[in-house]
Amino acid sequence: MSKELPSQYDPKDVEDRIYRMWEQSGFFNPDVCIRKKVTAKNAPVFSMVLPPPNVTGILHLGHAEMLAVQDAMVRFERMRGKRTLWIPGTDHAAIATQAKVEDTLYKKEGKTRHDLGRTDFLKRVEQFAQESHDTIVHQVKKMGSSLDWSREAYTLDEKRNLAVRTAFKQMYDAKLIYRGSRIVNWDPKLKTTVSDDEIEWREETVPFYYLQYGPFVIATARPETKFGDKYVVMHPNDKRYATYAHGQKIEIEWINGPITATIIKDKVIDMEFGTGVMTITPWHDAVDFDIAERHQLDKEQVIDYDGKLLPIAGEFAGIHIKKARPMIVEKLTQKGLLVRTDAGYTHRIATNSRGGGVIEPQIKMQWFIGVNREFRMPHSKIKGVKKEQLVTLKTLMQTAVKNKQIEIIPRRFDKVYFSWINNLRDWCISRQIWYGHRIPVWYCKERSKRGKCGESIVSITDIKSCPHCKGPVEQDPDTLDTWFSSGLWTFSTLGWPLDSARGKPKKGSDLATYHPTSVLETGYDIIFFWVARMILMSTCLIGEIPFKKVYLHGLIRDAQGRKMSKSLGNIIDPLDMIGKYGADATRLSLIIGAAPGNDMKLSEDKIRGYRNFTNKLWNIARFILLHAEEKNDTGKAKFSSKQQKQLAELAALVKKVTKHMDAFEFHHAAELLYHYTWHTFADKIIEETKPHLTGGDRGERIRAAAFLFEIYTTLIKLLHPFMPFVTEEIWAQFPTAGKKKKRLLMIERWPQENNKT
RNA sequence: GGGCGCUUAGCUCAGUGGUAGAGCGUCUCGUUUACACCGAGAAGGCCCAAGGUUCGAUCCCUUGAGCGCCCACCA
Repeated sequence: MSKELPSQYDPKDVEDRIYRMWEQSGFFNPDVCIRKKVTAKNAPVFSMVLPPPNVTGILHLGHAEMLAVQDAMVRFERMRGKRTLWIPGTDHAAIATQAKVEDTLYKKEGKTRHDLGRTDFLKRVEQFAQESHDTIVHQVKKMGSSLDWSREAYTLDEKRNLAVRTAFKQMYDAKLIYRGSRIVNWDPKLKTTVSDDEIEWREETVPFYYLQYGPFVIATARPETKFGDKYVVMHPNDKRYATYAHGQKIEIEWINGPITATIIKDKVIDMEFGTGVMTITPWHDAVDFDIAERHQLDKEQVIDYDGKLLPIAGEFAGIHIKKARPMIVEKLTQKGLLVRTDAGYTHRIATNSRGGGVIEPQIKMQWFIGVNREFRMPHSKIKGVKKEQLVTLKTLMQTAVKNKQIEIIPRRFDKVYFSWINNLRDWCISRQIWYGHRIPVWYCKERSKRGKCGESIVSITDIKSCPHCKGPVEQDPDTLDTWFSSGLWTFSTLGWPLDSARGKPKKGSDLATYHPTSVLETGYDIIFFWVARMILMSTCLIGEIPFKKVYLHGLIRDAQGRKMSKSLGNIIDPLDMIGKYGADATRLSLIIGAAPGNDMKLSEDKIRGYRNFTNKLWNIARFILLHAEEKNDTGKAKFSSKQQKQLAELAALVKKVTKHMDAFEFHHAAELLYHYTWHTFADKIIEETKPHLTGGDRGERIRAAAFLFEIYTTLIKLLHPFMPFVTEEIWAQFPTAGKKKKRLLMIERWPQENNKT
């Protein structure tokens, strides 16, 4: 049989076949493992969710990395006999997906979403999402990921919708979700709000204008916002302006004529900066908004939601701010209000990172999650938080990590996490786009006999009429931030809320068995978006941490060290690499050399190197199989003292590798195995053993063959989590010992450290 | 303005309180029946700088330099 094996391992021939075999075996599903007695019923649990890739396109190497690492973890734990569950899924990525479809629609058909209407447009998005989903699933399988596909979820499917509505209602009833008019990040291009975390800052050099504002000189980079400025703010301790009193009114000449300005004294003003005086535009600037709130000042909208000036701008009304700016500067110059201009002023402008435009702060009625609002925990399994205790979402998030119930690896990211929480403002969760979970709120349109009813009703199920006055209702047109549903992921995928009753998971349900999940493995770039929000949602809604450990991997960068991203267009399709070098080589190249939390540049050369290793492993197998017949008729071989010593070294290797795996040092584990396999086993042990395989007496030959077989069998098992395809294929070629029907390598037992395999 | 990371062989990067490692690349040799996607061997590094702790530091501490990232309301 061994002679039939080609001298070069061709992954193309085997990978798809092996994956089908795994899938058909059902062993990706822990229930099947228990039913077929592969796993003990009461075995320890290992569970993990796959960070759901966005259905915006194809996978990149960053995804490939997380798949390689996570699958290694999962296969390792499964081989150790744990009840192992890894849940697949995809994310609807509301804004990004909608933006992409809108873009295509406009480019290909010259239409906007409004031309199609909400229903038809959503059909397009869903179709796109479906295709994208299929591509992604195909790619995930190509990587060899041992995910339980029977439990696959989508952030926007029906079950998750129920979870979202339930979460919304629960948080609304606890007064954590509220509707309010506050300053938000408005994207005039996509016509939606976005959260603070979705903003990407871009540096821009623009002229900086110094304007005469009555007796003061104020500076601005955005003269187009200044129409509404009727407050002038300075520090209370600034001696230069000691003669002015807080609340004092002065008459000044401004862009469109004389106005009355009011003096405001506030400590946020930096006396050192510029003239130490500024005017404020509360409707279009977060800092100004805060000042206005503190002193109860008027707020006026200057720019509309399309980015055009409103009537307050007088002659400039209706003009887009981009066009209006030079015109306004021109007018200010003519009126003699422009004191001087700094040409090279760099400041940061906010853009929507989800492929949108330049952010314009606006005051809008939106839905928020109040992160500082106190509420009573209905029940809690969180260390340091008791039932009925008064908490806020911020304190919950802090407590879970502070008390080490959740451990972040590497630890330095603790700081990042805490500082994010400290600076966290209320989370704006409503979006004005169409793709996403509809906000489960209905507004009564009826005026009852006694006057307006106008109730807002939050409901888990759709409602047709107002429960108070029976009048007609209309649903809130907005959708929810994607991360609202992603935040529920660890428990919405495990059956919440159906599998829980009165705050407790039903006995024997997935929720009871697999939550909290063991580990969350993801890139450090989404700590805020996702990791923190999962902690928020899970602790708040089910009184439980979502995961015990967070393992953060670094980012894969391109050859120039740039982040790989859709917008940069420098994405490398892992499928190309798999096609050229095989999934095992691709996986190994993403694990070795990647220290936790550190970025890695990946070159094709590296992948090729590990392709060579795959081939080496294959040829070692061929060699050993050449002599396998010798081994077959042996009973217990007695190994020489040297062989025993080498087996002891192997046992030490097993121990080290296991230790590294437990410590999330996969790069160490894999590198050790690589090195041992090639430079110890192949280069030294096999070479030393060769003479004994051909020469000597029969007993010596049998012993030599058995010896190599012994080591190799162990190695194949140790390597399986990292390179599952080639090891499984080799395993299948091995002669079965005795009459036992051979099982798949993926469910073989992980080698024990103290006895020989 | 805060915080974090990085600086190790030509390139990309691991790593350790005690003569320095991997992949790729370079050079020499090798038509041995597992593998040329190979083997044997070689060259190549004041482990960013300065100070400190130590019997001993690339590793720990301090300071500095360069690069990068994240956060932050300097109009």
